[in-house]
Amino acid sequence: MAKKDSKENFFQNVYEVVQLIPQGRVTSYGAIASYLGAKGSARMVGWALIASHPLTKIPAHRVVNRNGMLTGKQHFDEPSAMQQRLEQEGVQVENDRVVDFSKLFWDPAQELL
DNA sequence: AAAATGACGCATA
DNA sequence: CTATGCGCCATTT
Repeated sequence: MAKKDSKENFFQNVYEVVQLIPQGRVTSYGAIASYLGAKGSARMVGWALIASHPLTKIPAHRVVNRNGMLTGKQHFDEPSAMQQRLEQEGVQVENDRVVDFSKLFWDPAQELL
């Protein structure tokens, strides 16, 4: 897998931010990437979550794409777990998409500032 | 080394 | 708002 340890820092950073996401809130990969300075590398954020999925306990279900779509639900133990978790926290999900995503959106650079 | 893949983002239709 | 195309960047083959 990861042979270089230089990016481990980036991964660790992603985990930290994701764990800071309050319940009933969601964020996007691009927002996290931008906050970490890796703007444009939103894909790498998703990669970090995959690598961290079975290892660390990260509320990855609170992390969706810019459109509010639960694109990563397939990577969970159970695809429905992501939507179920979000609804359980008060986030309404319709057709794999977060309802009022703009209102539930949680930006680290904005809230943590 | 080059091409293909992917939990994305933005522009355009 | 939804659908399609192109671009970004790191990892894998």
